[in-house]
Amino acid sequence: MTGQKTRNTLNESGLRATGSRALILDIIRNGEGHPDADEIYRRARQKIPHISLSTVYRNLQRFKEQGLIEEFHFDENHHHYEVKPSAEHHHLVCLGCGKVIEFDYPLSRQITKSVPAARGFKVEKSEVHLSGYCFACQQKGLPEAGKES
Amino acid sequence: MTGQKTRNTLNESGLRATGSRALILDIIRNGEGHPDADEIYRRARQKIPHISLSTVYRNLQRFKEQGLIEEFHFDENHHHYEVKPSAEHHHLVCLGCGKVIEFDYPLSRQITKSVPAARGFKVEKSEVHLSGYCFACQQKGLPEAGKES
DNA sequence: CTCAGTGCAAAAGCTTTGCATAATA
DNA sequence: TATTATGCAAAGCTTTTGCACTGAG
Repeated sequence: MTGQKTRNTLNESGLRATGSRALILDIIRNGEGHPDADEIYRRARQKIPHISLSTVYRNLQRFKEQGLIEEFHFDENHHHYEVKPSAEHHHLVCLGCGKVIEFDYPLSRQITKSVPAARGFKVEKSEVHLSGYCFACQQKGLPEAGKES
Repeated sequence: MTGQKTRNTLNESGLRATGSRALILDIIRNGEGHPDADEIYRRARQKIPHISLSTVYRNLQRFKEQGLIEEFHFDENHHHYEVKPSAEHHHLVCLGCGKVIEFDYPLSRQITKSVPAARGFKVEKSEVHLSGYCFACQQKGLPEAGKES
């Protein structure tokens, strides 16, 4: 349906509420997980088959500028997106099953409080990327789960 | 000089100690800052003008595999490297002057201790990227230094 | 009607790979 | 000598951009 709420958000941000644009934002807002551009593109084509990848990229850019979404770097090669969270939160990625655990943690406050070198620093953006093995994957006894490399 | 120490490190890691390889590792070990592949390439060419960018990339890859260096993602588009640190440490990047402040912080312990969702998680790698404005840049009164976006 | 948004295709970055040559152990 | 490493050029992937067309306001 490309909800009316989404169209309102767009108008409030000064962006024209086109079908493609609303769909893309909807996918990030209401979809599962933390899709990357290509994943968004694939989901979007199910509703608008002629949508183009550049439209996806251009809109992700606009949404970022407007602060509607945030960009993350789970792996080295492409970007992932999610709606802008209200509290400072971060991600824990399981290397075994790929699951992403989100957790709240006031990292920037902790750092500027307890790290002398960071005193006086005004943090604008914080991104934490922890990876390892979740409890379940350790139980499954992946041979790699315990050793160094 | 492409120090003898570097050549030893390479041999101990089971890598042949070629001139290019030793030079690249030396640049990361003894050079300034957190160079990216291209910066390493440029510095390397001052000593070995015919060295190729693929050699740089291939060696960075090997060094990563051997745990000699670590890869970071300060900006979205390319990778930066540094020698593998002994203690868990992280980076604070100033958006005003580009300065990178390194600081020690036992983040993974903090997280697995204080975040319920992370309990039982075995952290293998942690990367923190904080960015904002250092005290000096705030003083310089960059108009952007104080506001949200 | 006007300007922002779109699709297509081409280009731009960064990184990887194939293959023949050169160098190490 | 048997591998491993290198250089060069070409390919690969993600992301960006130019241009003419379409659609929202």
